[in-house]
Amino acid sequence: MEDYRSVKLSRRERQIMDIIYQQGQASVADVLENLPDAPSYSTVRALLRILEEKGHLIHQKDGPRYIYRPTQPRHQAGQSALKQVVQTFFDKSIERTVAALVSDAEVSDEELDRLSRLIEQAKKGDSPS
Amino acid sequence: MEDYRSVKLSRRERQIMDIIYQQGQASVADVLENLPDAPSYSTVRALLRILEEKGHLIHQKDGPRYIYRPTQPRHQAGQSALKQVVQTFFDKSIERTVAALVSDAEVSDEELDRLSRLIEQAKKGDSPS
DNA sequence: TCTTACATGCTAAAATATTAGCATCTTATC
DNA sequence: GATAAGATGCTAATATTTTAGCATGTAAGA
Repeated sequence: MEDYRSVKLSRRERQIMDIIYQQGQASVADVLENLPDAPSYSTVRALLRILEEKGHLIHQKDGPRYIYRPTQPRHQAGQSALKQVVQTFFDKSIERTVAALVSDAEVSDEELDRLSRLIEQAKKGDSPS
Repeated sequence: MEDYRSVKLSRRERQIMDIIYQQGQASVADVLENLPDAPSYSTVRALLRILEEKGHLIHQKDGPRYIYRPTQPRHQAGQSALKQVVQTFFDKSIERTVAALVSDAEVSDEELDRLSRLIEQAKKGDSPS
């Protein structure tokens, strides 16, 4: 399970993958709108084609245009990306990572409650001794 | 607070930044050891120089060799990286992100307990109404 | 059906990233 | 201090990425 960001992707390719993962799917126009320092339409199409050749995307027709989707499921790519961040910045510690997440100051008490419940569930559900 | 990964960095540059953040600091040899598909010594030095020119690294002498460190503090870069992952793969939801973290199956009950306490603390400490 | 708007297919130029090599400097040891 | 080991400084070649342009196809409305 390799993070697509650690894979041999160029800067633009990675930017595009991010956009498509964020949106779930995207047309050329969608990508273009969200791409920083947006290049031309042709450029985006070329990059999408390359990403498809590399196996990271697939497209299907939606009326006259192509809609691109990731081949690797979002949750899976998310797990990988997360793992990489945990390893790079938080010494592989989930605890430190969560600490960073909840220290963001914009986390409401309701959300913290939901997190508590989430963790309680994990205790029960996972690996019963 | 920009994630250095969304910044205009090339693939190799990003790989090197990851290594240096993971280790805290690194010599040319350290980077070379940890770089996938390792190129030559010269190459790594060139990339480190570029990263320094761009302002992402600084070096100091340690005996005969250079030791490179990130200019942006690790915790800060970690926050940014995390934020970007949360946005890209988890719909900006901290809850979903934590759910992904604790669903990794390798999280012990002790660690889950520590997480519980962490969140309790966040409830008290943060934004007292 | 025609035509217009807008899509893709393909090719090639330009910019950037990646790489290696040689000259030079520095540290430690004899 | 002389020398060997190993470091950096700099420059240039190569590979890859990024980009745009032109030709062509397709769907929808007049």
